[in-house]
Amino acid sequence: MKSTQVTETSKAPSRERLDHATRTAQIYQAAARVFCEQGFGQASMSEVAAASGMTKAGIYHHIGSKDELLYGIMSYGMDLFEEMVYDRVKNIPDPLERLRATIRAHVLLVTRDRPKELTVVLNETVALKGDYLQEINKRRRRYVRFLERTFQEMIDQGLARSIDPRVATFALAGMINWIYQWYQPSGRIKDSDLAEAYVDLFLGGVLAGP
Amino acid sequence: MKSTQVTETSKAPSRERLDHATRTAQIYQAAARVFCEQGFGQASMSEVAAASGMTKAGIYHHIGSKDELLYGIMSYGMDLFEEMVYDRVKNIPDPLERLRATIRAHVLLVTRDRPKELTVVLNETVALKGDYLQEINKRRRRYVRFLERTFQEMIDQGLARSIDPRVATFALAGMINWIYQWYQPSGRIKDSDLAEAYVDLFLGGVLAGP
Amino acid sequence: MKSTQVTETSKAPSRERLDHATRTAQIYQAAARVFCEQGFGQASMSEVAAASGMTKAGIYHHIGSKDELLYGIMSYGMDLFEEMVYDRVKNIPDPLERLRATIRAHVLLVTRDRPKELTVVLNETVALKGDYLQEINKRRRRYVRFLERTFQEMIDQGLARSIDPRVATFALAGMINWIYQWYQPSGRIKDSDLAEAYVDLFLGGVLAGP
Amino acid sequence: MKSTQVTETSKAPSRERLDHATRTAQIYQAAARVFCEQGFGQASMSEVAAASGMTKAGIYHHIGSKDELLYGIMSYGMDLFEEMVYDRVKNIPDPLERLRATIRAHVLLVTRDRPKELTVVLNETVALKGDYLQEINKRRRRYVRFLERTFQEMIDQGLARSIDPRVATFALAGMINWIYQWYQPSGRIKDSDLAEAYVDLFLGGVLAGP
DNA sequence: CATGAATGAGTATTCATTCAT
DNA sequence: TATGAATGAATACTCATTCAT
Repeated sequence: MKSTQVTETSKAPSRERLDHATRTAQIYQAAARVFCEQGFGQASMSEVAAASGMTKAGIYHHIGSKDELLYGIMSYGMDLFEEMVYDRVKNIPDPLERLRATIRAHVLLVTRDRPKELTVVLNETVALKGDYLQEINKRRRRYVRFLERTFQEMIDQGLARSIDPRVATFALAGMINWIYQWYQPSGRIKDSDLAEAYVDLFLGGVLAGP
Repeated sequence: MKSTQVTETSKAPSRERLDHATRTAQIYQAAARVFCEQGFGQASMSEVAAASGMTKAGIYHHIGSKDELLYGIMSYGMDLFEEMVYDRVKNIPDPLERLRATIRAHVLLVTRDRPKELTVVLNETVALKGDYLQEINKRRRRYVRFLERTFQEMIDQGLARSIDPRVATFALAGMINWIYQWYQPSGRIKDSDLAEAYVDLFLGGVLAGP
Repeated sequence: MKSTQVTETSKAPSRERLDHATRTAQIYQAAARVFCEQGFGQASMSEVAAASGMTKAGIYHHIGSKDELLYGIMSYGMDLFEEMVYDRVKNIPDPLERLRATIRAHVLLVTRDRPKELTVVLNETVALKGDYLQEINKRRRRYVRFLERTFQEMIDQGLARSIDPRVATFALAGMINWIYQWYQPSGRIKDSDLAEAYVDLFLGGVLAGP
Repeated sequence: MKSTQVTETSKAPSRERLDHATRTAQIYQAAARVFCEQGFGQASMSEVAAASGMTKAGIYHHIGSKDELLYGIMSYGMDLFEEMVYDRVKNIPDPLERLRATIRAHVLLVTRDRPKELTVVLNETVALKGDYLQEINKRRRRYVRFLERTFQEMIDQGLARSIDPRVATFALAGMINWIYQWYQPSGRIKDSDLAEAYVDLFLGGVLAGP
């Protein structure tokens, strides 16, 4: 991508030799794509391997198991979410401003970057087992609590109606998480417009003013 | 279903002999449960058979294939949805009243009846292939168009702000479809309260009035 | 084998359909042969399947796993040993007579019946894991204690020199268990002669009398 | 082997650089340990590598293949046996004295040195293939013939009863080779006592004198 | 000499499905 | 209608081994 004036250490054989981190990243990306398109249970490791441009045996130098791969993808999805959304808004003092920023950041993450990893988090929770599931759920709960707290603060400061914070939290989460099910970046609706529309809709509702 | 006044043809051993329709229904219910809990790709036909109280070979007298079974479940899920929601509200003349009734009916279907079949519709779309997928999507699109039309009517009649009907449609669908991911019928929130809260929230937003 | 004037219920297709017990027995016998010839670790389930005249998948209707198969074979080997040796001699009152009978029975079992299962017990202990290993070892120890007791009784009654019963036990066991490593039933030495020679040798030693 | 008076070529980092012979010896010892504990078929080259403190690829600088490694271990086991037993007793003129010395040396080798390589010889013969098997068997047969000859000489000189030399040979071999299956050097029985007990038992039998 | 990466062939096991009974 | 047995194809994963560096 970047115009690399690379020094390219010596040779360049047809089959390039990449380091562990790069290869692993390749596999994770390919797997996220495959799991996203077919579903974890429908996808085979052969397909993941093919999508990674490696052999089945080869990918096992970089990953431990299919389950671990799923967890790794989800964990990375949560990393992305926290980096792009949660970490950027969690310290905004005003709860209303915080909520607006959260909706905008979350919608834009889903519409603009469309990280497959996040889709996997939403779709394949049922496929995750044991400690892996615990770990992901822990992070999801942290975000839920963050939203609940935000709504409570808004209510306490007279900024929001006396709604149930839990209901509001999941209503909002549902609205946004559903986006990847229908939104087409190439379509009529611009991502930034969607973000604003969601802020508007969630804060003000659909009804016309009095 | 059929009014069988038959008093059990001939002998009636401990292992009761059920008619085809009943057996098939049993299998579909068991399969919906299994697909719901484990995911379609993770579930095996052995598990479906076990959950149906039959042998693996036995269930193939009633179903054609695993894929067809999935489609049958989803189709029944759509039947339920249409019977309990769409058919009951589609002819309400006033669009605002129609929207209110839709939200209430949909939320109550998800919270009160909690049909596994509907969860499968939402979770396993990616596992559905070919014509089966087309068929289900056709029915989903019909409902989407219905909602879009309703929002457009509301806007035209000055009942709703000039929001994008498509955005409103998917925002609402997301809010409601997400419920089965977190709502516990045994929990603090009553289903009828949730329905009213959703109506309230979606129509009026979270912000406090002026 | 036996001239069966069987009524042979109706048809006799090329591919005969056998009941579970028979098939399972076939698999166990074939597997014992294969494990014996190649060693457990070297043998593949494909080879076991081929030797059983079934497909790989087919044998899994009758066995649970390769490990379980190994245990089953060993367990049957121990059954055979106990039925043919231990159970027949354990209640003989005179310890000398008991020892003689034990040596004869054990040698004849190894030379005449040559059960592959017993060979597997001796060769593949290292391949057995967990509870399976415990179970087999428990039965081996019972036999060891039986021999030790027998030697102790002989010593107490002045029938044997004051040797260490444990040493005598393992010396005898080694002598006999080693037979399957070299003895050829088609060879010069008759099985009954070997049994007598072993009784003679173990009781009287190799040295010429005074 | 080669008289290396080299005082460590150049720098000497924490990871000491060992010469080929030493490394090879390390691998053989580690492999003998692993094959002994797990069995050849159950052991993987990864485990051998790990036990050698090297990488999988690394050990292939010193060995040719897993099969060759097995043969090498067995061959070394036979070297040990011949050096410690066969070579030391083969020229003793008196056959009785020769037999006594053989039993003592063999028992002590098994109880005192406990060379894993010898255990591998006894346990993994079935895993050995082709020429490798021929080679090891040739050396085993030489020892068998030596024992047979010794017994024959004893009989000819009136020192032994008229037993079958072949039977006596394998009875003795079994007695001794079985030791590694049960003998614990840390246990109650001293190795030198066991050697004497075996001499005594095999020569004189268990029965009390007349 | 040593290694991380890679692989083709193979591992045990499970799959959805069929069929004779 | 029901089933135990059977299977070909696929499953996730491991193997011994090679090779560029």
